[in-house]
Amino acid sequence: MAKPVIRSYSRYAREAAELLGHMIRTARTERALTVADVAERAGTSRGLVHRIEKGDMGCSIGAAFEVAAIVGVRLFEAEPATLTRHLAMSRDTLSLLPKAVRAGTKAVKDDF
Amino acid sequence: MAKPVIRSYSRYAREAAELLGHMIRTARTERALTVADVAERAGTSRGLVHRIEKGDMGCSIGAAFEVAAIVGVRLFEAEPATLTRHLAMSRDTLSLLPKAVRAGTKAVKDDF
DNA sequence: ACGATATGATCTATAAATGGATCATAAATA
DNA sequence: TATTTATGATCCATTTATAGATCATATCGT
Repeated sequence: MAKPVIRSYSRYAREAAELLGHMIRTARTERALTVADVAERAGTSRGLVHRIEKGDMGCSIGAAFEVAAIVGVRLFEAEPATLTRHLAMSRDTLSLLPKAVRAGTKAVKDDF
Repeated sequence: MAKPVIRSYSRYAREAAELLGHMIRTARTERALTVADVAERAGTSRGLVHRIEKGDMGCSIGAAFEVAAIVGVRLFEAEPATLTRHLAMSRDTLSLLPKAVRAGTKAVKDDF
């Protein structure tokens, strides 16, 4: 009884996915790798890599990020070591935040 | 006859997903939004938002990016307008690249 | 221009993600 | 501390993503 997945995406989300796909394709091409090459390295199929490069919203974030890593796209503009460090910091930050949010603050804060 | 999805992810990909999840949770908490609130706004379920915040590799990139957009996480460190501009540029860049890669270059270029 | 090959698309069966409900626990506020 | 509520986890039914094969076309190298 699962509802169909998200029907409408925000423009921001759609463009972000498309941009990621473009970055992957650009990086792959620069490295002279074929779609099939990348797919094999990632342990996925040619079709999936293709969909990722098109910015398909349905593909898994794991597959997309893995392919990005393989062709050398820097996620969050961070090198591997940097990313690891940022992650460590974010873990600390999280531990300082409240573990649960009280909905009482009904004044929705979407002023960003 | 589909092979089980990618069995092993690279550390980089895994950490990127986890970091994104952390950023989402941090942003959500700062805006005093409940998991249920965000799920409703995204048109998804509470469980999915939860998995996204944990950095689950299996959730769709569409859902993850949508939730990120809702809580105000900047993907690729870009504001909406900036992202749109970058995307436009990337489209041009892509049109300049070769449309197909010749595997002949068997000297794999993974020196990055 | 020709031949070889990468890309893009479509189809089917299967694996996996998701929604929705439910339960237990943790955590926030009065 | 008590009470209320958010969170985290699990289960099942259903939708959806994915692999793999195949075909048509575009594109590259010669």
